[in-house]
Amino acid sequence: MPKELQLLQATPGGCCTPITEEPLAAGDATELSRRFKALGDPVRLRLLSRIASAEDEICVCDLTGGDFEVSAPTISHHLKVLREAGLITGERRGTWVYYRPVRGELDRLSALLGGQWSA
Amino acid sequence: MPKELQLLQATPGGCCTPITEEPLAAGDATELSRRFKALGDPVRLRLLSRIASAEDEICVCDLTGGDFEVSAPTISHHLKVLREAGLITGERRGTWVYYRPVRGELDRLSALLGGQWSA
DNA sequence: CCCCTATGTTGACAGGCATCGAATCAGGAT
DNA sequence: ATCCTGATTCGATGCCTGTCAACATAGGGG
Repeated sequence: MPKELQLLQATPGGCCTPITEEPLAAGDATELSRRFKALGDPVRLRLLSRIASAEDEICVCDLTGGDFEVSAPTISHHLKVLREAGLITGERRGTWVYYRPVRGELDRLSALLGGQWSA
Repeated sequence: MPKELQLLQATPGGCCTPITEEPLAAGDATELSRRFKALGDPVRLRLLSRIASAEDEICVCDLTGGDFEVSAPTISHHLKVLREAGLITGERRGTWVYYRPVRGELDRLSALLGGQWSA
């Protein structure tokens, strides 16, 4: 396990500087690639878009309802990946579980990809 | 090969609407997840940041120069993945090959993740 | 022409990942 | 307590991918 490799030269403060302006440090790249990897699956992307476009939060029961052609355990697995990537948070209230996006993380990734919006 | 699955309900025009506003269609998700998957590797993220932060273009010989602890064929492989994802373009001029980022694609992905910048 | 350096490709191997069915856990209702 | 339903976890399986050594290709210089 090359775990200590992740410690080398991680940018202390931000790691939010757009990649169009400054090369990424090795530590930051490991950290950020984990998030992008979570977006690298069509089912997860659709799940995230459903969650992110919800007014406030969304019930899992609205996600497992046949819109995706995968089984419920698979959806649960993908939600876990998104959760561990810090892109969404889940909370159980009574029978159902509700998910909501972590908009700060999404904005951070968005900023990293440039987005000068002025071109 | 479920190739024809990618054809179902792809948004005709853009597929650039932020996921915070509208759920992703299945076809668009397949298309976009391929790009995010290309970002889901630390080596590729660092390569892309080096390329994107270059003034105009960058020589491969500046990338294979020991900064990464992987072999040259591996770097070549990662560059190919980024190329096929449409995030960079490469051109051979004489002995060396030069790469440059496709900023439009990076902006598109950035826009997709929200980035209202007004929060 | 033949060698030499710089890139990219191929084949192979190891580890990771998406997916599912079955089992498990959490809560509400009977 | 007992059952039922919704959600997650577990174990297994097959595909995908990162990596390297070896080979192939491109182009410049002797």
